[in-house]
Amino acid sequence: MSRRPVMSDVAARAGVSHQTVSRVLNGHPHVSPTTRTRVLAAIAELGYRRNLSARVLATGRSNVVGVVAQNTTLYGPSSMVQAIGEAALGADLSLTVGHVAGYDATAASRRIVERLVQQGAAGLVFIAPVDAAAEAMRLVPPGIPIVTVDGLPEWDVANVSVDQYAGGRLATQHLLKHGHRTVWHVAGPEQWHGSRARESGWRAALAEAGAQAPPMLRAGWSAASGYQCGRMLARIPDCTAVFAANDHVALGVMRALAEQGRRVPEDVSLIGFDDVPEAAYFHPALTTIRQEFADVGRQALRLLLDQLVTGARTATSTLVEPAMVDRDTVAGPPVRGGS
Amino acid sequence: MSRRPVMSDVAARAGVSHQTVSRVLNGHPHVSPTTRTRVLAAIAELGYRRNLSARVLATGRSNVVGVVAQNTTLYGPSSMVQAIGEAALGADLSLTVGHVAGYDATAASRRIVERLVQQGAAGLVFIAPVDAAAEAMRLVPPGIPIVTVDGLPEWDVANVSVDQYAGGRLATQHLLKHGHRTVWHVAGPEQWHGSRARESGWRAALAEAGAQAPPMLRAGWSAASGYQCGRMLARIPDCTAVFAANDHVALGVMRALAEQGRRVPEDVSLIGFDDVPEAAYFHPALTTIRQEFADVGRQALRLLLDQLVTGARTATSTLVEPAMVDRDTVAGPPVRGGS
DNA sequence: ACCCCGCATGTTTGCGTTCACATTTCCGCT
DNA sequence: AGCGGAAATGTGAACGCAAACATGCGGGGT
Repeated sequence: MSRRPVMSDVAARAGVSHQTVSRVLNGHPHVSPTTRTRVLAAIAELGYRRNLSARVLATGRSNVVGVVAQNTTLYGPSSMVQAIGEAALGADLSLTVGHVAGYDATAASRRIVERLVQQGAAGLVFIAPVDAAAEAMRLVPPGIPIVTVDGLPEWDVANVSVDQYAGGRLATQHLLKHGHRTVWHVAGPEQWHGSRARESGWRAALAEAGAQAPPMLRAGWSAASGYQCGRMLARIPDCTAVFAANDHVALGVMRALAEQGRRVPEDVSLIGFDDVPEAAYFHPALTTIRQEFADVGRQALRLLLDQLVTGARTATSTLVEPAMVDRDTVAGPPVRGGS
Repeated sequence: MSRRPVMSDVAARAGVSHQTVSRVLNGHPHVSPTTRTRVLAAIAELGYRRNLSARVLATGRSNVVGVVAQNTTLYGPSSMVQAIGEAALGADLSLTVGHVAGYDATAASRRIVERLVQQGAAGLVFIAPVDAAAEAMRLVPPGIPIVTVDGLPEWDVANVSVDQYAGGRLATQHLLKHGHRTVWHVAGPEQWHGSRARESGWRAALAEAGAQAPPMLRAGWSAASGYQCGRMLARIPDCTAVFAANDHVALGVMRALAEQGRRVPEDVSLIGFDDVPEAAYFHPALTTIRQEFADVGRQALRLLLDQLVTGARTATSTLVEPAMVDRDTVAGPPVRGGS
């Protein structure tokens, strides 16, 4: 027999009914120890594994949670997925992750959601840092709980985000505190909520301090785009403090600055965002705003779990506070007067 | 009616039998255009989605491929998963990714494999850069095709890897070619096949050139561990050329060297591995060995697809060639003589 | 005019599991 | 000894779908 063994095969081998096998598998009470061991032995001998599809079909529920992730090559998303995964393992849920390929986000996320729903996912986590995610979310039938990460409040679903507005504010204030007249900002992609929030935080801190906001530069998340912006900034003598969209952008900026002979932090102070593991080893070590991605992942799963037990969608939200990590790229402004 | 609609609901609404609905859904021939549109309309009105579990149960096959990934916060693994995901989308397969949490790899990967098998995955891709993966692989029933990425030849399954031996050799030769007497190596974790292969490549190139192999330093994959090793190297005047396990390690080494006043590349030449996107923006821009991770992902899926159609496991393997990316961290050895 | 074939559709069955219910077994008590 | 009841086990149906088979219908060839 080459066919995969099924429950009745195990039952026959153990000399019991298939239902008893099911009971053993599901840890039901009222199974005598001797039968249990006999069944377990039969399972082991046959190499039996239960067919999850049949189980889901019969019970109508599954303990699979789906994760829809945007761009998992980025440090943030991938850390969060990892954290969600670990948390899920602890809660005896299993995770299936749908990776949205970069090139056609909308179509891809539709397909992935479609798939996850068809597979009978008990709940869905959307890593939803861009607007496109909202549309995919609408495809989810109302019965299925949803949690977004980095979603927008107006979406009216449970959400957990890092308070990136606070982060932007923190970064800007830190620079201001060192005596800079104002702070320049190299922003991330405008479709991302995170970069918009960081930008608002920057503007708010500037306004609070009565500082004029210089024109904003737009980068992506990459060092390459940061480099481009950095070349602009390097030509502007007034620019003594820069808040970069993230650490990699900051790296690009630093590089461009160095090429033009502008030293960090003596001539220009610089602050990043994320605190990627290697940021401490940039040259000089990057001052940055740390996001606790793992925390976010855990919270997201907790929120989902809450909904799973109550059975209804809720819209409670959680904010995770970022923290400043002070290293070597921030100093006071250069003293004017030399030629 | 709050219950999710099923096929017969659609059938009733469209005034046909459930089987006709099934035929429309599966694109079977012999359905008249008018019925087709009627069925499609009913599906849309009801918001019907088919139950994948039932489908899998009925057909006995699924077009889900499982991916078991080790540590997806690393750049390499996450790029490969991403590439596999894109390729799968193109082949009308859907992907479910099991993320093995770092802390207990063996137990976690067991559970994940178990899960994937129970879910009826048609095939499995193991991102298997460490030995622990082999054990999890053994849990997979023989009927299910397997492809490993960065696996070992002796595992006797289909595999695709970057030729990291060649990469290590390339890196070392490049340094030697610039006139360095020998090349030091800061290796990656010894459990990883990749770091062992890079090490062998390094030794081979040294041996071919008749150069003595200096003692090897052991790091992890992180900048932090590279930094530790770099502090050692910085004290060794003889050390003029370093081949680092990967780009982040190289970054750490660079940092340590700089702190001790040893310039790259004037005093010490340095070469990394991977070519992470930001490597070009390190200071100075890092010379490195590029791995085409996306290629690896695509090849892996192709190998799996081959097995899926033939229905039998094969053990064909593929190597993808790394390439050197020459930037600014390699130069000739410093001229001796000055005090 | 007949037959046959192919298209369009319906009917039945089974996939492997769990659930609700039915049945048997066993033990302790009077 | 006999009875009650809980513990242990078995039986049948249902989950939603697709495959195999069955049916009805119309049209072209002879």
